[in-house]
Amino acid sequence: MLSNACKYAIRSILYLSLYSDKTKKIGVKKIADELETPQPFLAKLLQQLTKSKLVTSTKGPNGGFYLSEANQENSIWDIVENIDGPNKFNQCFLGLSKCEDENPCPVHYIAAPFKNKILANFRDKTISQFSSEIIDTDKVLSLKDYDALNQQ
Amino acid sequence: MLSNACKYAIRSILYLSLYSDKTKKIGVKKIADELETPQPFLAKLLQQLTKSKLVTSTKGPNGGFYLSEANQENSIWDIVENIDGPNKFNQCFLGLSKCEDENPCPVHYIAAPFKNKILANFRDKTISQFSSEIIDTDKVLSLKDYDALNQQ
DNA sequence: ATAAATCAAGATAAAAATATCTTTTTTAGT
DNA sequence: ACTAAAAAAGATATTTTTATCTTGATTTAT
Repeated sequence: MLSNACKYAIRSILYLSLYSDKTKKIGVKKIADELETPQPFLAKLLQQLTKSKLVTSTKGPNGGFYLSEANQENSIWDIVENIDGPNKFNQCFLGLSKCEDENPCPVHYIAAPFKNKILANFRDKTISQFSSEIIDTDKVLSLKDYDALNQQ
Repeated sequence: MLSNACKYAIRSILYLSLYSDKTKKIGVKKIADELETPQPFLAKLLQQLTKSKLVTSTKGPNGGFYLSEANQENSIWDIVENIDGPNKFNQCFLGLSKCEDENPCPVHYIAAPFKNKILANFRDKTISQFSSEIIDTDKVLSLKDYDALNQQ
């Protein structure tokens, strides 16, 4: 459903939301390592996200990426729109050019509620709220993360 | 989620299930036309599906594709497995290498029920049953189809 | 000032998915 | 037998996605 790029982007931003701030920037290398994603690819991606004001970066020693207060106020949906485009969740599961209640594809009534639910989940919360929930409900962003937490 | 190829395959087979049989074969041209899919691409795909015994074909004049009785006993899931592989529905929505109840990604509990539901829907019915339901519940396989039905 | 760290930018590469084209084979009808 | 219709097979092309590499710019710390 989502492209790899978009998945990487979402996880990176959530990771930054959880572990970075203005005073604690994180480099591509570290992020790619933690999330187990290809490093140069992620670098390009973060570059794009920075240009799109979804993350913030600074160069030089001790530089890196972080989420500013403003960045934290965006939504996951903003990321999806930026990477995969705005139509990601209104495409028919079976590829019909128009699939709606009036002419539903065979799985329309299974797929549509899911798409609505995930869309609401992505759109109606800030990154900040989203990452709070991650902590509160013990979700994970990478296996590495999971393993690390369990070893403490 | 599903590749274009897989969507085309599912719709083609459902189309054949509804409109073809041993005595009424349908050519690629017609199918591609009805489903609004690229014709040579669909030809290749049907070739593969034929080799995989998911559809049946005969050459020569009045030849074409149809679903045999045996073909009708397959499931949609058999098509997905054949085209997109068997892991299509156990991949994490956010790309975690292992995303389960024990270490769930942030949207695991939204995505997992959907994946289970659609999997059950695809796996636990024959093509024949599936297409009966399409008729009974007024589902459509293409806009063309929809438009045509409504003009009658 | 200089060196080292780090992101930015742009070029390139590799892989996968999508799509097309050409030739061959088979078959039915005449 | 011959012709035309149709799928099969194999080669090729295009596009998109994913990934990498190289060079340049900026910043911090010394």
